[in-house]
Amino acid sequence: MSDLPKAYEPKEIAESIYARWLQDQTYRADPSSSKPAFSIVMPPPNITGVLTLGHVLNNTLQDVLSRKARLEGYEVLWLPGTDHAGLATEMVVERSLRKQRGIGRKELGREEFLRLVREWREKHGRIIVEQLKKLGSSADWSRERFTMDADYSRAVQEVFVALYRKGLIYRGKRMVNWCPASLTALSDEEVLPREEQSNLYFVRYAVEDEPGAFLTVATTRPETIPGDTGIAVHPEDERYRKWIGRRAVRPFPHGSIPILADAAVDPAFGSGVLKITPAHDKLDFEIGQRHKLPIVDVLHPDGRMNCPSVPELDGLDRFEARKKAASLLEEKGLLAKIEPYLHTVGVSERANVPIEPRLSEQWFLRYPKAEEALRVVRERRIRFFPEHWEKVYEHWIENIQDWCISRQVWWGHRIPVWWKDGSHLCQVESPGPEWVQDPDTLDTWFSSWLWAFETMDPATRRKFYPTSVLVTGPDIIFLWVARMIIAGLEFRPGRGPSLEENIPFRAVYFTGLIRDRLGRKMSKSLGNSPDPLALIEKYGADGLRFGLLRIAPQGQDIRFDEKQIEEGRNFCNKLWNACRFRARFGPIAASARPWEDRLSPFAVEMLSALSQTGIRLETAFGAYEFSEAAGLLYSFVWNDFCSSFLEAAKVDLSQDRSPTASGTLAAFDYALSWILRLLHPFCPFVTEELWNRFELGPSTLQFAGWFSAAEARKLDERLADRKEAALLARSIYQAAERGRHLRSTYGIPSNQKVPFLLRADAPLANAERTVLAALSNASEIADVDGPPPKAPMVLTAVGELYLPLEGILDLDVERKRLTNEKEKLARNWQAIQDRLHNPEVTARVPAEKLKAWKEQARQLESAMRRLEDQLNELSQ
RNA sequence: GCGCGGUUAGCUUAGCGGUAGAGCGCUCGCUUCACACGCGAGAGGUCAUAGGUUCGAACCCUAUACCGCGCACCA
Repeated sequence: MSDLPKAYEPKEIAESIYARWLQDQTYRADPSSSKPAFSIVMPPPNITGVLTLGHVLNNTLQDVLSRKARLEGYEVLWLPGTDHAGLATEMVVERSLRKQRGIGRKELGREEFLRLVREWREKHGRIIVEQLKKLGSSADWSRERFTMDADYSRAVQEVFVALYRKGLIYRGKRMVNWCPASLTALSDEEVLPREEQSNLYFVRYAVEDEPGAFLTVATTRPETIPGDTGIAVHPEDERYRKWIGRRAVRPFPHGSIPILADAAVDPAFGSGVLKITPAHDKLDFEIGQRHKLPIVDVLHPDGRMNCPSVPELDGLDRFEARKKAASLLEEKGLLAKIEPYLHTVGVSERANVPIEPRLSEQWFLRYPKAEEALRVVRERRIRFFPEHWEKVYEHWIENIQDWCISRQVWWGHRIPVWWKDGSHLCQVESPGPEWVQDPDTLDTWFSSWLWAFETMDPATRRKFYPTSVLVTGPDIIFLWVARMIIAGLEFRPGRGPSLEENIPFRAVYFTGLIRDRLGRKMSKSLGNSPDPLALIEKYGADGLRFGLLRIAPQGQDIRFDEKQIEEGRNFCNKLWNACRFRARFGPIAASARPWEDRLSPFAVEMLSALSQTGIRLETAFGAYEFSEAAGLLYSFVWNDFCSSFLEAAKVDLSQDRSPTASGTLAAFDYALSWILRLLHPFCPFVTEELWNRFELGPSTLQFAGWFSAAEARKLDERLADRKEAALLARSIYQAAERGRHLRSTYGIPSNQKVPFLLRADAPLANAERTVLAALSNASEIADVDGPPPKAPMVLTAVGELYLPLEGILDLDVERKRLTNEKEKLARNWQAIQDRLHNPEVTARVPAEKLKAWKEQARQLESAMRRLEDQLNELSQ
């Protein structure tokens, strides 16, 4: 065993350990294994991505689950990969193309541009994967997949063809969300609402053949007036009823449009009159359809005006045109007023510009299996953690809309449809040279919804599908989670026909969102997102992982504070140093059986705390309460193991021939070997390093077994006849704490040894007395029969403890302290008495509880009596 | 507008019917032979507000306020 450095230095250790893990292929999942299966598919990060704290959280959780499962004896598959991220990648590459060569993708041409994208991907597309390795991720990298892999691409196209043949995919001219920056259609899920301060323009439309009469329309978009093909009012609206059926004058270009009645118009909003622009608004389009209005498109795809009939507007950007249109109306005296107006506009998630509702011909999918998808979650065949996401999911499924799956993007899975002379064929292979493939590609999510099974070969599927759990963020619950469920149910990749065999995962764990210390979302523009690699450099991957998980409660957003990562590192160092302490007393016994030894009360107490921790851990993990689990381990290691047991053990181990010394070492080693394994999922590097340095078992602890609740109970049973000892240890700890309090009250520095006196309730054995002395830094603890003169006193669980302070005792101070203490107890006692003497309480509360309260009252009485005696003593 | 979360010490949070708990930060004392990435002690909370249920409420119910998220065609 080599000497341990004074502090844990993660940098030197992590790299070589990870290299060894990779070399030993410890993460390779074996489909032919006889072990039970545990599997997770990694949500594939975009190839444009770099590691963020969100990724760290997400992947650490998956790693914790995977590593724990390995320790428990499962055959584990954690399947990693990356997503081609069609639009995002295309934007990144096109931006650099413009920067370097001043041209866009159109000028370059499709083939040449795609060559550039592939080149870019080769160069940058796996950065994030390498970063995930720095985190310690135990994914099976030999199975790393990419959504544009040849076989995966083929599967995507086959799925398209299959759905097409079932009549679920159709081509239609409909209103879609058009992104004028990226020049593509988007699905509803890729449009985010954003509050925007804008104006409501009140515009006068004259009634034809009715001089002086006009209807005032309220609109946020005066630039679309040239596209108006009607105005509408509510059929019941008394104010406008008389005008229904007449015609109005469109301001520009000057024209005649009908005034119609439609129940979709809200009479209470604005003026109650709606202008109808069927080409540029979803509701207007629907009203237009009902009344057979013409559709006049006045915008180019890039958002510039396309209306030669109004030369003042033609060619202007839509926002410029809005101002211009307002001033045109002003000139004509048709602008009644402008009101400031706060409303939400849909914004393209990627390009961050307002989307434009636009009539366009696209491919749509009518979702199959919506009913089943609802059922598997409702019936908890797929469990959501936290559960409240079920409602959000249900609401979406119940209101499910057809999915616009075509994108006017080049980088992606090209739609397997072939055109010739206006007719088309849907098949993967080209029907012949005279056929031209549809230029569009598929929505990226149309490939990632297959991720849970198209990443697996048949043997792997047989063993590992359905996966055990999916760990992801709630922001993609519709984009990805819901669609994956539908895909599993539709394509049935499972072993048999049942729902259970075909769902993509049995559980979904939704992480919280990481915010900064002020509660703001992390964003590049705010510059408030720390670089995880810098954090790893500074605190080690173990520190980052443990620190982050400890503050990541289930279902809530996480306020990130670097302090907490520092704590994680400090914790690793604490563990390191506990081992360093142990190393002074010879080699660690790999398979210690402390219960067969003579044990000090302190060892029994620690082992019993370990057992409790094991039982609670199982509950926490079962409920996916990772921060709870991390907290339990933190508290056990720091408080029970180090602060209490280890300090008490110093006494045992420094004495020659202490009869309990070997038991103490055995307890130490037994607990330590479990601590390392229990912590390994959270802190893989430091635990592996310590395990190896102390040769605690096989060359890696990754498969070394798990301290299950069953194992914990077994330990508890082995200690069953020593419960008294554990109780005694706790009493000593408590007495030491009270003693230290007394010292501190009287300003005795912690490095100064002083004698204590003890009037013990029961005779205290020498060993326990020595520990009590050590923990309270007493030079000695001598027995007394009665209160010594003028000495401050505290009540402890083993008797009254006195601090003889010849001459320096301030009687007033001490009397006040004791009186305060007594009053506190008295208040407590009174509260219990009130309860016990209230017939309504005694009639209802179970006898067991009453008994406990009575016992509590008795103890309080005894304590109060002793304090009273001491007060009398001081008064003499 | 509807729905779902949240509101506990300066900060991050646990507790979800029987006397408010932790970590960090802060104050004070310690280089005590594993650890100053440490040890010891202390101060600090009308548990968002108002009602209700209950013998008893941070905890259950009902409103209100603020924060966050989701959904929605109100131009």
